[in-house]
Amino acid sequence: MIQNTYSISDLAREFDITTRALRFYEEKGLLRPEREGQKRLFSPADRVRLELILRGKRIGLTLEESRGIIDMYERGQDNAEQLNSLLGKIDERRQSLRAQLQDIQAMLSELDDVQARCQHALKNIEEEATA
Amino acid sequence: MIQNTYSISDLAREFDITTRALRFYEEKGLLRPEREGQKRLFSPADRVRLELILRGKRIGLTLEESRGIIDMYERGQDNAEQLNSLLGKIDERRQSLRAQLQDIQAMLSELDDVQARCQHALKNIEEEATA
DNA sequence: CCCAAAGTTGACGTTAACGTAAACGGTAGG
DNA sequence: CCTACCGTTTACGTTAACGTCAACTTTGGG
Repeated sequence: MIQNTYSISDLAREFDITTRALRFYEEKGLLRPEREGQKRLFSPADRVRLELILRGKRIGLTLEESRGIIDMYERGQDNAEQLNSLLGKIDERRQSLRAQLQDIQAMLSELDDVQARCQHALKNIEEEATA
Repeated sequence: MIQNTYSISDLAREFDITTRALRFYEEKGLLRPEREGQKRLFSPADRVRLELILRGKRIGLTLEESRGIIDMYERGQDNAEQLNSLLGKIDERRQSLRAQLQDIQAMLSELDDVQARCQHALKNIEEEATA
């Protein structure tokens, strides 16, 4: 098995973040690179986690919330109670994401509105210029 | 004309935020209540701005970004250059919101995935129980 | 008149998510 | 051996967005 790994600066470059951020994510338990001596070796699994973290950030999640989602992914499911609790959390998060979708669509339609008014105003200016 | 206004605690109650937050938004120039003596009188326009601010927060905008959107709304458009610049900003914001939509949809479909795996695991547990 | 409720202005405290700088180790090239 | 570069830890600094007093003023009721 080929142990594909990434150095800290590999990931920093690829995702355009600082090495400081990566170390910070490790500190917070969001990434778990192995060590080769002192040096961190990030696994493909870490890479996936990082993608989730960054996507989370883009939609306004805190690191804690992203950690919650990551935990959903990785929890070793053997116990029915845990699984049901997890399904509950998934549902909550789904609700909240749907609410965000609504908010974003509302914003978009307001932008449509402002844009239309802008274009109308521009048209008026041009007509006055030709008058 | 009926000058419909709101006290600071009216708005605080209605939107479930603190009065401190409202004063803070004023400090930052996002709200512009008039004064009756010392007391703030918020207008319906302030109420709308507040809705925009809170929606912005829900989708992860900073107050500065929300202020940008509010400014789009209120800028007195008389100059063609300004209008065109504004149309540009609207487009940028639209791009970014669309990107967020993508991110959210990706998250949702990952949640679908995790959920399916959960339910599968649960089914296995139940089958083992009956076996 | 007195009190409680609602309001005001400072001013300092807090949390998240890093930035930044200092001081050091390992290693590959010239 | 020296330098460059990549990496490490430790620790203090920073910004946004409020929270949390403290110390008033104002106002409507009893």
